[in-house]
Amino acid sequence: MELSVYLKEQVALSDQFLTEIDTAFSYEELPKGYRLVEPYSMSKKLFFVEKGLVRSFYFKDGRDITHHFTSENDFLASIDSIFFGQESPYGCELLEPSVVRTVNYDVMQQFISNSLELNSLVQLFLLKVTKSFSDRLFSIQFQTAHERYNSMLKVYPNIFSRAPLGHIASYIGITQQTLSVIRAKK
Amino acid sequence: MELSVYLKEQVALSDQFLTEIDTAFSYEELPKGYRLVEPYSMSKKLFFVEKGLVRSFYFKDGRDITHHFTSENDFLASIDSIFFGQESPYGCELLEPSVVRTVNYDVMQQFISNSLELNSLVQLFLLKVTKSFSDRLFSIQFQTAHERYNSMLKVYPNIFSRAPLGHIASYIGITQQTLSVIRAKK
DNA sequence: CGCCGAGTTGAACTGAATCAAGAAACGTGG
DNA sequence: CCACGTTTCTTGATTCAGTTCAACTCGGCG
Repeated sequence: MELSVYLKEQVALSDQFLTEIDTAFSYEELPKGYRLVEPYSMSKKLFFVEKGLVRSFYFKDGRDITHHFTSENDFLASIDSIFFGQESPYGCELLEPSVVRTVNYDVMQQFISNSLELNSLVQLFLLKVTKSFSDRLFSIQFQTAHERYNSMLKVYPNIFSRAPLGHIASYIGITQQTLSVIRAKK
Repeated sequence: MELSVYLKEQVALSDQFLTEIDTAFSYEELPKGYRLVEPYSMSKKLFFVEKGLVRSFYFKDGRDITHHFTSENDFLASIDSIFFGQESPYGCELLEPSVVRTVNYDVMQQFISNSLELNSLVQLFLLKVTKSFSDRLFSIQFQTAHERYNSMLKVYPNIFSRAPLGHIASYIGITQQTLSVIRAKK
């Protein structure tokens, strides 16, 4: 979905303002494997995924761990960099050829700091992030690997055809071997 | 710390506006065990803990699980109720006699929707919540029970003299027995 | 005194990790 | 279109951290 269409759905903005925002974002069609953000770097960019699939990840004891999947019609940004002004361990890469809209958050901040509507959009974004963390915490704390696998299927029904098993396994907090076993017996 | 002092530290507001906000909050000294919010209810109240310790909790398979500890100088609210307008499984109770300031969020919303400064305060609150969830997810996913115990000691140095063992155990995602064993050997 | 909730300790059990090895799928160049 | 190397996926044996269940200790209080 196009950014402008998405914004129109989410928040009430004048057409003129909407266009202004829309043109502030660049438009790029990028190949599979492309790195939007390098791990352990500072990136104040705000991304909107119009098409495709993005994975954010980090390294823990040399292992590559999936932190989040971002698919169509969602924003993506480094909270550490933008809100806390510090380097972020999370990198972002495309798992599919994708269409990505990008803007520097400083530019966006100009718009936001003059608009209560955009402020509520930021709030909404943060609430979604919070909710997603909260759900995953619950999931890791109380669900078995098998239950988490089922939850994953519900939230991302076709993820298994879009991302390699190892990336999915680390996202739900298990090893690739365990995920393979779980998937087999069902 | 008093609410008004805290607010002054966090965000730039005129003295008049500050007073207006401050008087909107009630002031209550409440006894240990007092329930600020019942589990599985809807509460649009925003609390600020000036003194004492609050525990939010929920039930999972009949067990009482600690969701969060809120101590001095922090806000507390039901995200489910306020932002998603739905009943929340989380209840809140006082672990110590506490001083609590309370306001209905609808009233607060009046202030917020006219103030970009307060909007940024809401953002800050949500960011802190997000960060705390993110840290705990990492903790549960990668740290052993023993490491989580150590982290707990760092974040809440005196929690063991303020809250019963079982409440702390469920917060860090282990059983009371395991926590007891961990604490013994060190 | 004796009860009661909170904390401790120990034995048996278990879900998932680790280690290791092989099978399948994938893509790139000849 | 096939051959070869690389990545991805599967399967099995072993190990371990933490749970469960159950009994026991301790301090406070009616």
